[in-house]
Amino acid sequence: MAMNGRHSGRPTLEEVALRAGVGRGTVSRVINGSPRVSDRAKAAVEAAIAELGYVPNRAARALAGNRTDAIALVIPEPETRLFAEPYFSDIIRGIGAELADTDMQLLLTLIRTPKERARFAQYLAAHRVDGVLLVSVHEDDPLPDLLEQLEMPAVLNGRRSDLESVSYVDADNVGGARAAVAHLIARGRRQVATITGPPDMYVARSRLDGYRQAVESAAGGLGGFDTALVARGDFTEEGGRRAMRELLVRRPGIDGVFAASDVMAAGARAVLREAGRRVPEDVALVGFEDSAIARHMDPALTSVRQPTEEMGRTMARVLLEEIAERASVRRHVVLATELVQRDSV
Amino acid sequence: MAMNGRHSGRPTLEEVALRAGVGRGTVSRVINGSPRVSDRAKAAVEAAIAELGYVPNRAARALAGNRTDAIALVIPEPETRLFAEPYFSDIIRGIGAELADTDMQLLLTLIRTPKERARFAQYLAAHRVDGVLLVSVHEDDPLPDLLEQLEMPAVLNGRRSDLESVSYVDADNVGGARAAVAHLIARGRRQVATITGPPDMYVARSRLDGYRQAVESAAGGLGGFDTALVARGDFTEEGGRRAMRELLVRRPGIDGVFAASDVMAAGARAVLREAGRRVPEDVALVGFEDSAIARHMDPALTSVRQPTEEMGRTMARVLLEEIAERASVRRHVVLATELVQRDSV
DNA sequence: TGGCGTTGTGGGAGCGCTCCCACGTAGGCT
DNA sequence: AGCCTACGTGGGAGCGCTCCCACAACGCCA
Repeated sequence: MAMNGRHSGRPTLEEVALRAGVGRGTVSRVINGSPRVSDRAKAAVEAAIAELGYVPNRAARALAGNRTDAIALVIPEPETRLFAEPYFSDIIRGIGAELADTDMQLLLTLIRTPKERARFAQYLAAHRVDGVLLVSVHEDDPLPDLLEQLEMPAVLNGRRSDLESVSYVDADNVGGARAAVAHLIARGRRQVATITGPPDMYVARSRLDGYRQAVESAAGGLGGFDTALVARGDFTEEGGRRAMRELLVRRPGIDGVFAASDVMAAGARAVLREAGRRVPEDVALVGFEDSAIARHMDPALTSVRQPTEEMGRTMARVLLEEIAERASVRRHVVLATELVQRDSV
Repeated sequence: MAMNGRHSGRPTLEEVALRAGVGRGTVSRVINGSPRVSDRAKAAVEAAIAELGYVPNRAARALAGNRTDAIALVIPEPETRLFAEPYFSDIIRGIGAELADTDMQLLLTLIRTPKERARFAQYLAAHRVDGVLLVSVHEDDPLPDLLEQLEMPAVLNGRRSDLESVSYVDADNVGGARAAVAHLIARGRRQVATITGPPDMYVARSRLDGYRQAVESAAGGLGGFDTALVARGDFTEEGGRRAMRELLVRRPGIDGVFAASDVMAAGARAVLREAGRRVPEDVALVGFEDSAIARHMDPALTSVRQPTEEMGRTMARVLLEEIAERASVRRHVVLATELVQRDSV
């Protein structure tokens, strides 16, 4: 265990090679799982690695191999607040689980200003990561296009539009919304309204589509799709309040509401209480997301659950695949949602 | 712009040097802000960097400089669920803000199994990060000691005990609890109970200390500290329920409860409702954390707010300082908490 | 005028890997 | 027997930086 000169203490590849009585190349091949190594050499190298407690130097690897073994998880700062929801931690947990037995590192990148966005673009151009995971992408976000242009592997959580070109993993928003509204109708609700998200978000439009489909396919008595029953929210609680007030004015006879998010449902619930409407007796309510709020509302909110952790896992898996293969085949994955029945309907 | 051979396309230090008409060393000095550079050379280099769009290669830097420019944020997996609270995202936001104009990278490391813990230890030993940020540390966690032993800069969120040796940033749990209970007493409550966290967590003990201090320093009529008014919870909703039931049995005359977390307060609130006690008329309730749950409870829960984002910022700042200076001076920072009054008391 | 420091500078020598070329050596074919 | 193809292997040549030594150029002092 001679520790000569300016040596940092950690064993190097070369030292492993020496100990195993083989060349540097052979050790490298063993580490990287190359098949062109004899069993004898492989065993010797593995023994030497274990004895020395050798851990490859990431930086050297990255420099020589022109890769980084790191992927970035990009979160637009304005969204982080929304992500106080279990949603965010579930996604991260899923990603972490998928990455666990890889030796990929997960870099967390918060982007709050255009300046930081530009800086991150530089990062990308300098190839400081092998791939990028993007959550909460808006339609006008230039980042996905930049990524595509740089031929940087990337996976979005959600999509910007029906024509999304970059790989994505999304939940079945249309199906979830349809199920929620169908449930409301099945329970005998006749005037079912919806509180939507901002129309420039694909996810909001999808949930509205689901609502529309359910309403239109419901047999007689409902009178089909009625725009007066659609109020626009913005995924915030206050937005939910405003929308609910509007709806109450426009259609006082409302007996069911599908809110495109639990937070908006919470806002709507508060307004309903103020207006003296009972939930679910007078007005039934369904949310979307199955967040903690849903469970803690009074009455507990029926909501549409997304397979959040699974989405995280899938995103990571898809990204790793895309990194592994050179050709850039786009993958589009849509995972099923599920209605969680509680007491609000 | 000759692009010879296997060149990756990105300009290198050498190319910048060539363009600026200086040597490699000078460019390096400019980039690293060394003062021993003439203004003329500096200007030339900066121009060349701008023209070429040069971005230093991180891996090469790390390899040559024997550092990584990265810090790890370590989150024990069992905790991630708790961190669905704004707490987690606020901490992250704070860290991100502080790191924004550094070129430190933030690595997210989830640890779920002992195996992964061992692996992370290897990481550390291999010096793949310059420093470590630890959240939600338990008393029996061996990681902080390992970090200390490796002389790896580290900052904990919270502390393991009064004698914590590693640097930490914590909220004033004692003060917050004291304020909460004092408030309860000031509102005329005579029998104020508390639901604690697990006694093997320092944070739980601190909040209990605050409770005790407030009770003991309250003038006559309360009869001082009464162990029958202390029920043990575990920071879960179910634990809050159990504790509340116990309390109701032991001291039916209870008119105030300080729960050491909002989640437990939610559990307690449910039990109180079942028992036909009104909040706050019959029993006043205060939580801790000021989470989303607090705002959404009915009635909205008065709670103790921690300066979460500020804690994140401080953690990052302290860690950067510790990395910058070679000597390992431990820093212990305690940030003030604040009582947020709502409707439950 | 000579010696000394001080300032700015160039560039060699690594950092610890991967890539790849070249070299045995052993087996299969004609 | 001779040749060709594998296979397994060693090690040179980088990857793009930082560190540091050496050296020029310019004062300043005695």
